[in-house]
Amino acid sequence: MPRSSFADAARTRDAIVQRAMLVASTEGLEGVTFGRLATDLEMSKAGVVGHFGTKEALQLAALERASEVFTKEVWEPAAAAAPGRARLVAIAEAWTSYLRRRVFPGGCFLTAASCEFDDREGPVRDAVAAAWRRWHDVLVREARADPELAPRAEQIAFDFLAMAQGANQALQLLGDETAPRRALDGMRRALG
Amino acid sequence: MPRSSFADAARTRDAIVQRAMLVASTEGLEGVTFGRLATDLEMSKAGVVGHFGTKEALQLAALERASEVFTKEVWEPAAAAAPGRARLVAIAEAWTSYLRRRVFPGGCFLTAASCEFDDREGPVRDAVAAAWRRWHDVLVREARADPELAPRAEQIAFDFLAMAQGANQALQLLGDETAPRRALDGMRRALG
DNA sequence: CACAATAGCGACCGATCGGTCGTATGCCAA
DNA sequence: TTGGCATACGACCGATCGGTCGCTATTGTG
Repeated sequence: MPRSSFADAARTRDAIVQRAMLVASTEGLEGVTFGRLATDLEMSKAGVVGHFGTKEALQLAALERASEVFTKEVWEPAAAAAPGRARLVAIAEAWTSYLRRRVFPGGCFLTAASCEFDDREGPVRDAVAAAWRRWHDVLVREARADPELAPRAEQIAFDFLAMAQGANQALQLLGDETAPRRALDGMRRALG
Repeated sequence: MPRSSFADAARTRDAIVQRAMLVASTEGLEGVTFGRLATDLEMSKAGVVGHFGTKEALQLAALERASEVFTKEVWEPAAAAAPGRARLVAIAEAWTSYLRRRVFPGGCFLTAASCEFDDREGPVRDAVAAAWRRWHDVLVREARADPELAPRAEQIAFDFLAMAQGANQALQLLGDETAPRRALDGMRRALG
C-alpha cells in the first residue's frame, strides 16, 4: 500500500462510492466508468476496480448510497410526525424541499436511475425497482394508517410519486423554480 | 451505389432514423451507435455515418421523429375536440392511451430523453427542452382558452405533465397496469 | 455516350471501455 | 525479524466507440 495507511482502505472505497454517486446523478449510472473515477480521485484505474471487481457492483454501491441519502433527506425529517396524514404532509414538505435544494446536482438520483434502467434487465434494474417499490409501499402504508385516507391510499401514493417526478423534470430540464411549490400543492390536494 | 437505386437514398435514411428511434427508446439516445445501427440494418458503418455525419445529428433526427410520433398519437386525436376543457379531456385520454398501448417499447421516448439529457449541455438537450416546452405551452393555451380553467392554467399543465410521467414510470419500472387509469383520473381531477 | 454527383463500402485511426495480470509497498501477527 | 496479506500500481488485453479516407458502382444530366 504505497499511499494510504492500512485502515484507510474503507475510506478510499467510501470516497469512490461518493464520487460515483455524484457522477451518476448528472451523467447517469452508465456514465460511471472506472477510468473516470480514477482520474477524478487521482488514483490508478486498477486501484478503483480492485474495490468492486465489476462495474455493476460499483453501480449497485452508488445506488445504495443514493438511497441512504434519499432516506435521510425525505424520510427521516418526516418520521417524527404522527403516522397518517400528518406524516404524509411532512413527507410532501421534505420531498419538495429535497428537490428544491437540489441535493443531487443532476436532479433526483432515483428518478434518473429509473428512466435509465426501466427497460433493461439485471441486478441494477432490480435494485432500482426495489427502491421505488419500498418507497411506494411506505406511502401506501401511511395513507392506510389514516381512516379517512385509507380508501384512496393507492391513488395518493401514485399522485405523490407523479408530482415528485413532474417537479424534478420541470426543475432540471426547464429550470422552472415554481415546480416544487406546485408539486407540494398537488400532494396536499391529493390528500383531499 | 451498389445495392439500392438512386432514389432510395431517402428511404435508407428513413430506415436508419426509424431504427435509431426504437433503439433510443429502450437504450437511451446515447445508446444509439453507428455500429449498432449498421449491424441491425445490415449495412456498413460508414454507410450509416454518411447520412448524418455526426452522432449528434443522428440523435436530433431520432428525436424529431419521436416528436412526430407523439404529436400524431396524442395531439392529433384531440385536435378534433373543441378548444378548452373538452380538448384537455381528449388529450388526457389520448395521452394515457398512448402510454397504455406502449407506442414506444421502452416507454415514452421524450420522458426518457428528458431524464438522460436534463443536466447536460448542447443541441440535443436544447431540442429535448424545446419539445417539452412546446407541449407545456399547448396545455397552458388550452387551459387558458376556458374561462373556468384559465386562472389555474399553469397548475393544470404541471399536473398533466406530472401524471404522464408518473404513469410512464409505474408502467415501465414496476409493471403497474393500473397506472394509466390513475393518471387519467388525476388529470381529470386537475381540471376540477 | 461521357461525366459529375452521389450512395455505400472496407479499411483504418486514436480514444476509451471493462477487466486482468504481475508486482511493489506497507501493515500486522508470529 | 520474518512472512503473509491486503492495497494500490503500471502495463496490457480485446472490444467498441465516433469518425475519416479512398474507392467502386450507379444514377441522372448534358
